[in-house]
Amino acid sequence: MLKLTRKTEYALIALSHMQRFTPKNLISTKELAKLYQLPVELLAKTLQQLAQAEILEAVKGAYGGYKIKTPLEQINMTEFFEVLEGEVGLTDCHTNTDCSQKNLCNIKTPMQKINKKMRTFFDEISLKEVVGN
Amino acid sequence: MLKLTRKTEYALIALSHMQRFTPKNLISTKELAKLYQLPVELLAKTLQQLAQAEILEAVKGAYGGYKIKTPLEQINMTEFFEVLEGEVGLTDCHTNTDCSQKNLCNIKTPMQKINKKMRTFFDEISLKEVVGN
DNA sequence: TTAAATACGATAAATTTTGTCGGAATTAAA
DNA sequence: TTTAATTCCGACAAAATTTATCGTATTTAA
Ligand code: SF4
Ligand code: SF4
Repeated sequence: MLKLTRKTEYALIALSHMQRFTPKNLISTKELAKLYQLPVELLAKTLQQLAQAEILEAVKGAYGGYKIKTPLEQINMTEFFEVLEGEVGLTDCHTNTDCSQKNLCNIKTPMQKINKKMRTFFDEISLKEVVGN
Repeated sequence: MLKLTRKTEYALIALSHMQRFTPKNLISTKELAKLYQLPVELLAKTLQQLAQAEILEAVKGAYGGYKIKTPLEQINMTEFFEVLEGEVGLTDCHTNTDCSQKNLCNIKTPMQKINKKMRTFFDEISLKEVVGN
């Protein structure tokens, strides 16, 4: 509960590296996986997602790889999380229709407020800040 | 990721009810479970945990049940979450020793800061606020 | 004495996360 | 033109966590 998933951590580790060491150059999944002992395939998918979201730029083919596309100062944690995981919030009453408590639930309304607060909280933290340096 | 567990939601639903309808009187697990269609056994354990933490007062035996012991304004979400789940934080580098990345990890330090920030965030939300009314 | 309740531990089922596999498309370089 | 290194994508398997259930002991008011 409230923990990041491994996937998200791997993404942060990769971004941190790129930011520090290869901001202008490409780096491949394989290389990153080796450097930080991450499972290649999972990291691969993660980076692909970041590329789709245009956080990274992907270059295919031999000698290809990834580099940061959008400056990390310009991306906030809410956006970032929502690229990799679903919507940010402690509950998913809105999106998720299949909560069997829904009708009887007496905390729906206050939870909506907390969810908004939490989004705001993560809105105010930039990816740069998390990735450090 | 970032979602409450069912257990925590059940706890909130129960507390919300007690706060509104039985602040002075006892209510049993069974009754609560029936009212909100919650699985009795899981709710039972949850309430037991809250009783251990002195958030609830438990009265054993026939005609027993639970009622709120500590005013909900006096309990913050960090405390509350930590009664039911583990430590609040996006990562568990500190407590958890078995992260294989630990040595190589390049986001440990910034993550510590974010974790602190998050604790502060939840420190500032009282249980009363979440439970509504 | 009985019935209704909390307390606790073990276990099973379901779900989610994590990791793996196989192959397709792309492209720089030999 | 071929090869090797890469991104890309979907399906699957394994592991971990969450959720639900069961059995039994203890407490206590009636
Ligand atoms: S309706 Fe209530 S129980 Fe269902 S997800 Fe929303 S807050 Fe949780
Ligand atoms: S050491 Fe790094 S990878 Fe491990 S839990 Fe902490 S932040 Fe996550």
